[in-house]
Amino acid sequence: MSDALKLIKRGSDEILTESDLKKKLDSGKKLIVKAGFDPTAPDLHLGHTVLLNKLRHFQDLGHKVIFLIGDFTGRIGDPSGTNKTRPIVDSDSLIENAKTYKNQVFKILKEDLTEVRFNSEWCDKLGADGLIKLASKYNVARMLERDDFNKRFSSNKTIAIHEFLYPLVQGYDSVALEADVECGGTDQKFNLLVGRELQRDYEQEPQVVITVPILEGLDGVKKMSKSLDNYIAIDEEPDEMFGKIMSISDELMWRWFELLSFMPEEDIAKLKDEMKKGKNPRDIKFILAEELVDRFHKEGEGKKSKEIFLNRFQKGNIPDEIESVKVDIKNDSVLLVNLLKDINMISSISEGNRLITQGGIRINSEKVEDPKLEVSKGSEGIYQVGKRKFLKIIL
RNA sequence: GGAGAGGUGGGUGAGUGGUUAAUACCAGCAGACUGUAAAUCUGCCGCUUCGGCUACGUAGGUUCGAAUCCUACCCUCUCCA
Repeated sequence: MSDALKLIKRGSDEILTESDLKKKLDSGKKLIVKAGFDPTAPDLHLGHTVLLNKLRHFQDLGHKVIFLIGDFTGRIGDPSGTNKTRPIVDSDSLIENAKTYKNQVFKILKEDLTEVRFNSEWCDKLGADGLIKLASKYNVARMLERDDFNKRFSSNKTIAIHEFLYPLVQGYDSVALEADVECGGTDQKFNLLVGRELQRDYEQEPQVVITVPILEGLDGVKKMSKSLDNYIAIDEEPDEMFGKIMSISDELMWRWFELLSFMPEEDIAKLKDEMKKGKNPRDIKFILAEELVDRFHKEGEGKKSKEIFLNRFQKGNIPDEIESVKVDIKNDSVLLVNLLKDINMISSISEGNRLITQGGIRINSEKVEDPKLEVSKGSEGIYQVGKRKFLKIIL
């Protein structure tokens, strides 16, 4: 097997078809590799990076990546949400989102080998005529082969007609771009394959479809996504990122190693072995957390975060650097809970009272016992809510 | 067009006139413990000036009292045409 093929295969779920890929890689042509992204969620997270890493592999081989923002597709609606109409993204925020994407995505992709495009560019021109023509190229029976449509159909759940357009348009994107390869999550397999069919119809060489596994989120069960709030954004603060990685279960850790780490597979196997022999899984998780923090921040940030983590959670110390705010109050003193609510350290007074009875609020490391405690003007102190929220408040 | 089922707290989902701010599970939060913000255990989990106030699709009504009964409307689903 060629090194190129080996690189592409690592971490991929399926390659359709491998022989096509081999042919394309061997052709010596600079390939066009396409991947689609949602226009509404500019916050890239670790889950996206599984795919981005794959794209990067192609770039390392000298191929061109098209980072396609599906602004048109976003407009037709989301096949996976049954009755939530997707907010229409106006062109202003679209440009904003694209900018955010760019800032984040080049932490992984090479700028000179990446082109950012919007599919409205060619879809808008399609018009009703074009859409009808496009729609005629596929049929309902084949659409229903798609797993989630199939499930919804057989359990009598709604499938709106326009949802059928989604895969078609996505496939048409491949035609418009003359894509050689399209990468996506395993849940995209069907859509990606439609691209192949359509390209054939338009007398193009069908793209190779590469699917990558879907990364489970912090809960370890559901896929990582912003809406489930089980994600780690790639531009998250180093400490925050480190901590969140440490919070995943020991079991999930291996999955993340597999999908996110660049460590050679043999080394990962070795770590597994060490854990079996009694090594503390925490220390292995440290390795993962350090690698990832380093990747998305500066080299060395991982190590720093680790020290902060150890200091704070193992020794129970207060962090070295704490943000401070100055709060003006009208009277000579305020009720603690009111103060905390005003600066959004807690979301309601009830929550504050609850936290106090549970011993979750501290001032200067001293547990607050009295829910009616007042703090007076001119004082300053380090306020702590739970284990993670710290703020220096000057009154 | 006709017949029927249903809409409950972040999610799933009980409850069919009165200790029901509403069972249970999940998520979330806090505490304990630890080997980590793993696991496990315990507690909490609408808001509040602690008098109350607002909540079970929406708007009315019946009643001493309703998520529970009635009326209208909106929405979802099923079957028939």
